Amino acid sequence: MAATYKDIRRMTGLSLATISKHFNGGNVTYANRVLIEHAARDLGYRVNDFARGLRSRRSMTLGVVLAELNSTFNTTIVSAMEERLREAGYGTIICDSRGSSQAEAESIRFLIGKMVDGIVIVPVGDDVEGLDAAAERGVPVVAIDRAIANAAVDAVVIDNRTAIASACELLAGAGHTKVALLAGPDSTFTMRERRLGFRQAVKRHTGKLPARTLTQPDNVSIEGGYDGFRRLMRLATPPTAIVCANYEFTLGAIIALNELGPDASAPAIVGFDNLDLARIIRPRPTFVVQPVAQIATRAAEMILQRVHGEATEGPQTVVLDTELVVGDASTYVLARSRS
Amino acid sequence: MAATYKDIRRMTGLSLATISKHFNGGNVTYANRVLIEHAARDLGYRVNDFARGLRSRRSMTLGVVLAELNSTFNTTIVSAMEERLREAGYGTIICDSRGSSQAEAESIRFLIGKMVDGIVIVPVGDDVEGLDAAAERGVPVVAIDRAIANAAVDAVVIDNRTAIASACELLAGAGHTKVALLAGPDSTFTMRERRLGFRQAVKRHTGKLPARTLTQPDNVSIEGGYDGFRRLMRLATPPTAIVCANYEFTLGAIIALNELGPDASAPAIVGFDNLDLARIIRPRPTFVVQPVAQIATRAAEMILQRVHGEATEGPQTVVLDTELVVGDASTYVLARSRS
DNA sequence: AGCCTGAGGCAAAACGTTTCGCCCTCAAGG
DNA sequence: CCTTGAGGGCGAAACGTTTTGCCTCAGGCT
Repeated sequence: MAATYKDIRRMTGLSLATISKHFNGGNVTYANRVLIEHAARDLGYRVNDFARGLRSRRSMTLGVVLAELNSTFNTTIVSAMEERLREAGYGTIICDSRGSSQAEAESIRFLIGKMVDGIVIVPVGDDVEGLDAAAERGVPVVAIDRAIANAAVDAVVIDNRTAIASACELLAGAGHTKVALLAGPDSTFTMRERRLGFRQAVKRHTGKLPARTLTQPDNVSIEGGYDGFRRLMRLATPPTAIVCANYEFTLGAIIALNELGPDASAPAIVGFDNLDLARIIRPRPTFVVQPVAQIATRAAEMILQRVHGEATEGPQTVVLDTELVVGDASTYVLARSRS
Repeated sequence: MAATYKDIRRMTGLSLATISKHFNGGNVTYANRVLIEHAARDLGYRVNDFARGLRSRRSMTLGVVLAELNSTFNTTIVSAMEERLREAGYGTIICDSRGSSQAEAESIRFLIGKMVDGIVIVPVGDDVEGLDAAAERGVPVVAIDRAIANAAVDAVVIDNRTAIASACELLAGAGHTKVALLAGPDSTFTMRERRLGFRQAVKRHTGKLPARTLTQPDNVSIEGGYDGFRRLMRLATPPTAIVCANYEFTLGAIIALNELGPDASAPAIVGFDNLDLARIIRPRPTFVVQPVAQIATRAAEMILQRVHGEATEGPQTVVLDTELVVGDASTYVLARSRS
């Protein structure tokens, strides 16, 4: 049904080798190029990736494995990255781990089966299974957002410590007397780093800034944010400000905050990650914003370099800075200190 | 480097045919099965999908083409669908059209090159280019969210007319004296249908319910919603309620609404699509909610049936009902009628 | 005892590319 | 006029599977 080189040979009288050369940028006379191009158009020819991949062991395809597909942070990055990769001539296969390390391992197997030339991954947890198979086959891997503990691969991450620390500084400067971090378990790199940033900032204000960390059992649920907010507010001395360590917790905390209604003693909240949210809520809250475009670009460049064999040194880690987008003063300045 | 059947043959003394049979569920003696399994494990054997696909012309892989990857509506559906497909033994390749028909056509070509056994698509516009190639190769296609005008394929859509109409009914019943629809251009199926639903509902109340449709030039921008809201409110007699025809317009309209501040004459807003948003905003707004889980399941089933050749009739269209999640009364009951 | 059947196995021919080694021709340099 | 080398082309051998047609052998049936 589908046309092949043989059909083109029949129409042009050229050999398979010549036809192949034409499609791969080799030396072919202009007349023959035209001939082949014409025949290909007539036949609706499309190269068979399977045959090509089988023979050449390259697929011109990169794989992307996402811890969670349903997350603006991830999809924004992937969308930008795919555009860049397509320009470079690579197709992209996106896989969803749905927060499961097992699905993640399956995705990696799937991609290796598809002979991808490289993999970009937003890992579910600290350890990623199945990367040894990638290493064996010489498939380069770049991690995004989180470094990988059990494999030495390139990574593009943000400066999580400074991100959280700068949020704390803002709050301390705005007169807050007790800040809290609403975080997930230490099992992921991101959470450990953010917690560390929080501790560092708090330490810098020792004696002046009582602090408290509330750790939710799971890492990314809206409920965790909602519930955490309420538990913090039930403390004997509730925090005057809450820093949320990820997007979902931010969402949950804001829901809980709204339920309090207009209340002078409502805590300030610093959110994470989602600018849309920041734009829609009045008064505008303060947000830690990740440089998604940069993350995408750097990750794309890194994987392309590895795939092209241009980068031969050991694994590199790129650390990017976040931005603290300060919202309306009323949302972060402590009421008592304003008077 | 990678092990092949030949390596297994060397270890077991069996023929390639027998080994192939074993991996494809054919009849092989128990002793030989064990032998092969053992050798495969020792060698770290993984089947080469390229060779298999080249020969068998099946890839056990389905393609998903999304108009917009960065959209909760789309990713929620895909995430659920992928899970279902994986259970059925199929891998999934997700592609992002980034709202561009050209990228969409490229994605389809890409997928056909990868020999996918079927394609699920959320089309960018009314017409989709490249589907003829799928038809030629006998690759079944299922459209989601929007029907496709220039190709006869299966589709899973929602009842857009009733969705919008029921929102209007609610508003009319709540005493509103003028309703408006904030919509995009008629170039997409969804918009045409939603507009039609609006007109139908309005007609049912002729004389009693003045109405107005504001059409934004683009289809999915937050700015369109923001700007549309403001233009509607500048009318000589502004609407008392605004129905937003998609998620982005909802977002924009709510931003504009918030900027008005607490104002008794603020219009009611009925949003579209995003439950998270509905949960986070107080008082809770009213939302038209699509049955994402159902959409995912039905689409998965349809494409699997086609791929398995179980469904031989002409293209089917499944129409699912939306749900009108009514928010706090204060957000949709007309102030004047409350007194 | 002969016949038939079905299970299990085998060799070899695809599948559609890329690539290797070889050949021809033509032009430029000696 | 001969040599050299490069441009352009060719046939054929891979690549790792699946599949087809054929063979054998054991057991149950007449």
